[in-house]
Amino acid sequence: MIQITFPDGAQRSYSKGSSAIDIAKSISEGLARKVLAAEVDGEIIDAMRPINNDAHLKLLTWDDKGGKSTFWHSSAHLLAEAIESIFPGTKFGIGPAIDNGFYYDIDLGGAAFGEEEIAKIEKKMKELAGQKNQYLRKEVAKTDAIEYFTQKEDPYKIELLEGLEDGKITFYSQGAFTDLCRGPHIPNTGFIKAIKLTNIAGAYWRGNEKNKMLTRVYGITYPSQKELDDYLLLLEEAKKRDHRKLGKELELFTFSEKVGSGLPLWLPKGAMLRERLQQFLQKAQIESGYLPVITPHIGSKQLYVTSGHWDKYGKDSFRPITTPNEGEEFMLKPMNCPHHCEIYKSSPRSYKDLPLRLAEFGTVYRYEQSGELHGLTRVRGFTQDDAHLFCRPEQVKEEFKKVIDLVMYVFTSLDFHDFTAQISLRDQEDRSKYIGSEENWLIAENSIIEAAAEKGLNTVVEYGEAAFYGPKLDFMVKDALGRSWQLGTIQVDYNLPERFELEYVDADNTKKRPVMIHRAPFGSMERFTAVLLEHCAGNFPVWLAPEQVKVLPISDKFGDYALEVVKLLKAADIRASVDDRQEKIGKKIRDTELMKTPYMLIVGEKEMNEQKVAVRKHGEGDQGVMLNTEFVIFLTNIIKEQTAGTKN
RNA sequence: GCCACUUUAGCUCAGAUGGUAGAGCAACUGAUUCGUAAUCAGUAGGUCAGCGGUUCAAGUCCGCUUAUCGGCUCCA
Repeated sequence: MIQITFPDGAQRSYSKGSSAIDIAKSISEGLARKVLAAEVDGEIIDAMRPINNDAHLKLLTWDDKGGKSTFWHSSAHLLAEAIESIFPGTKFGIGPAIDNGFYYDIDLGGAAFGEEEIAKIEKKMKELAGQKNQYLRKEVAKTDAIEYFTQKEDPYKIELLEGLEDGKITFYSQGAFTDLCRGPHIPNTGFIKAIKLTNIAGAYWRGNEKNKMLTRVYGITYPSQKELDDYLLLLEEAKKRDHRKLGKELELFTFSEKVGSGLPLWLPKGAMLRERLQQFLQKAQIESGYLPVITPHIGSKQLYVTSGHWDKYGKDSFRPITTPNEGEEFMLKPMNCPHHCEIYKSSPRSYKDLPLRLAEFGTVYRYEQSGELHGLTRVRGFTQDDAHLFCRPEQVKEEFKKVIDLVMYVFTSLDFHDFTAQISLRDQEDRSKYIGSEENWLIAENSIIEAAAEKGLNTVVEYGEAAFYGPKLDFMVKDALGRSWQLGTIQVDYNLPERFELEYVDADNTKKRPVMIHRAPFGSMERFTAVLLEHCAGNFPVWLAPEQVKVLPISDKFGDYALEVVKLLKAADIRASVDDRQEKIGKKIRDTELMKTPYMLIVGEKEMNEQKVAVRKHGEGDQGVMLNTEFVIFLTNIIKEQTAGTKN
């Protein structure tokens, strides 16, 4: 008999060799039907595998991350089986589960897949799933495994095998398909009820750009059609909210081939939105003791030689520009910190001056590979909401806490309530690649961990993810569709103070080196705008909306009154204009609704005579009539309320 | 940078198999002066992304380039 311990701590005895499915059956048949895999002492294995020793057992279902990934991994095998049956001779690379579904990399030997092939494969997968074929695990000797794939002429599998240790090699088969695989897998293909192949793309073999480009087929599967439909609906919604689409529709920004790719042009409405965001943050920063500074868009190449960036990124940057006569070289600034270091150095600093917080909405230029550009989220010219905090080592923790406060304040003000923080620390094995003293690193790493804990942040610690110059904390926010974005970042830096020889005079009259903290709550105005746009689907809160109110006269007889109302609104700092086109009111309302303007004021004879406005709210419709002065107070209050949490 | 798809009017898109371009919306003009998501009519607008090639003839076929898009790789 073996002793099985369940996650809730309960213990039960089973006969040796019972599988997770057997154990699930002893609890309930319904549960047994849902079990996809089992986590035994922390390791995920097939639900059908016999358990021979006392163990902690967690039954994994669709609701567990491990269950989902097992399900999708098995689906990848099903995809491969379908491809092999329709296109014999296809060579297979790897086929893992990913966050949303799975893929399989295949070599078609020069052929290409189109819609037709995809539809065929999908159909075949459904057919094979219906056969409820079991996923059978088999341990094989390395030589036999190599022999198998040599016969099959599958060079990629042989390459994978060469990197594996004999004695630990397993094959999984379902139906007519056998694959080299560590597993685990779901019991049989019958669990896979809904299948959708989503995408085809090229991908390098083993992710190396020197290797051959394989065809990657992406797909997603679910245990029910309903769940697949929900997912497809979500994809559709995401498409509707795509910031590139909304940016065009709402006239926020554009790109021009003539100006150059990756160089966004902010249109008036987009610029207004960005200004509002900037003012909002600027105000909060000034209240938190930041000092705004301004630096030029270029800097001597020497500056970046000093900072070390020339060495590290010089060849991947825009080439330096040179002066015509003297041949001096200048770089378009790829970052603001070296300039800020020089501001720090512009005057001797005392320990009493620290922390010194220099802030700048600094526009930087980076040469991004052409294939990387994407809407506003990946561009070649962008503005960081940058600041550098120069402080004494023992102030790092306190400063970190303050920055965390600021970042959380920014996020919640903009209606992002679901976020986690990733703490990136040094590689625990190899510390040679980091600069800065062990002592300082320990202070910084502990400061971050403690600061995050004291602020009650939901954190994940990643070892080996720290920058070479210091540990960092990145904020990941979830948007309204549940998608994760990396936004704000806080980074400790020992490198630049060293390289720029920054100093302060301490209380004991000795010169000391300050620590520098880089931080950007938005990350960049471009990227943040994109994320915000997708988060709120273009329906900005009134305080941010580029245009807050549109006044719609019923006919142009009431145009003058409409102008009067706009004047009243503008006097109260409300962004408003009149739709004075000779269109019917229905048309004006429709167009304004499509522009997602938060409020419409419809004015006709009745309103004009009584100094009133008929209020219509975007997405909600008629709100009734009120005095125009009343509306100004009404809206001003709403804006005040929306920014109440904010320091606006 | 690499692979695949795409590039037609301001926008969204039609234009089998080669025979010198079309719709809706937007714009402009006129009529209409209107009560909560599209008034009617007319006009104008395109060297079919650019360059080169094949052909009697290219939006259509073939190269190269630009940009977009989906991935890969990269991201101070």
